[in-house]
Amino acid sequence: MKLSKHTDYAFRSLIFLAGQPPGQRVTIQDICDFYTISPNHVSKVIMQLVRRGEVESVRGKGGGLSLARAPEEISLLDIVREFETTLQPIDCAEQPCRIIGNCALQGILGSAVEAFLESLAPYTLADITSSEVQVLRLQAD
Amino acid sequence: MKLSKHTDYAFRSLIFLAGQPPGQRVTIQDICDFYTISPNHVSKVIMQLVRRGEVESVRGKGGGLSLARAPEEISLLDIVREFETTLQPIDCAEQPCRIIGNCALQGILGSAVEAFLESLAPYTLADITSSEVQVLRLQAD
DNA sequence: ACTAAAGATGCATAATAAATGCATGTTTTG
DNA sequence: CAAAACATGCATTTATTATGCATCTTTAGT
Repeated sequence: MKLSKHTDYAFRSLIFLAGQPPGQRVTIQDICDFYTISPNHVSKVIMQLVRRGEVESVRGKGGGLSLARAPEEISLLDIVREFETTLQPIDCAEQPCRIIGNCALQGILGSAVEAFLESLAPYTLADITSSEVQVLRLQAD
Repeated sequence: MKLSKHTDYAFRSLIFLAGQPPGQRVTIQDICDFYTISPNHVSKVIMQLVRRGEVESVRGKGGGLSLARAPEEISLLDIVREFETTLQPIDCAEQPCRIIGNCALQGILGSAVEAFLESLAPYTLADITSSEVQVLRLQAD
């Protein structure tokens, strides 16, 4: 039971963007250099964030990326919901299960996932980027 | 974010066993026939349950499987803990992350997993096998 | 003692999903 | 018009999961 790297990369990209001085644009390359991950991947993740309205991208020479919203307005729950392809702990329909209809397991597991998500709900990007130290580190490249 | 089939098979096997009349033994083959899944897999899952003391196995001719404990004493949380290979939503150590030390994300995700597990804690096998109807269905083969 | 039933276990293979890389297109500034 | 930088699709690789095969061990019944 773990989250996909897409989700991971989304978080990291957002953290990096949040660590920039206001108005500063960074390229996908910058993000990849910092974390040593593949540009192709980050590119796709960023695209999703752009479509969702969390990141602003400017194309062409001199372009780049920046946060489109304040970190306080970017919910960690939303990110998980966006990038996790499945949030069903067990897919009972995948292979036909003969207990269907009387099985309470689905409900119990479903509410456990709900508890997981609920627990993320109060947090925003601001909560994971508040440290001054971290911002300094992000610049120190 | 989903659970492995091992966990799924463990739940199903336990449900099937709990649905048997007291003293009745069933073979791995019975379980596989009922759910149409592979004996090899179930065999390994059952072994883990035997080692943990949830299932009793009798080898040799006329042998078979039965619950070693009352369903009320078999915790769903224990099963998930046993069969999920990883309960870390993001493995920060896998690829070195430059934010380590200042990143609050790990803590937040960690407590979300805790919430997931906590939510399972109150339930036992009895909670997912209480329906009379289900027991009837399990026999009706 | 022998045979068949049934669990126990290790190894090899296949299937699936995730991750990565390559190639190419599009937009925009200078 | 050239270069920078985002945008996107496709192919390949990798890793994990799932499955299947082969073999061993135990035990009841004859």
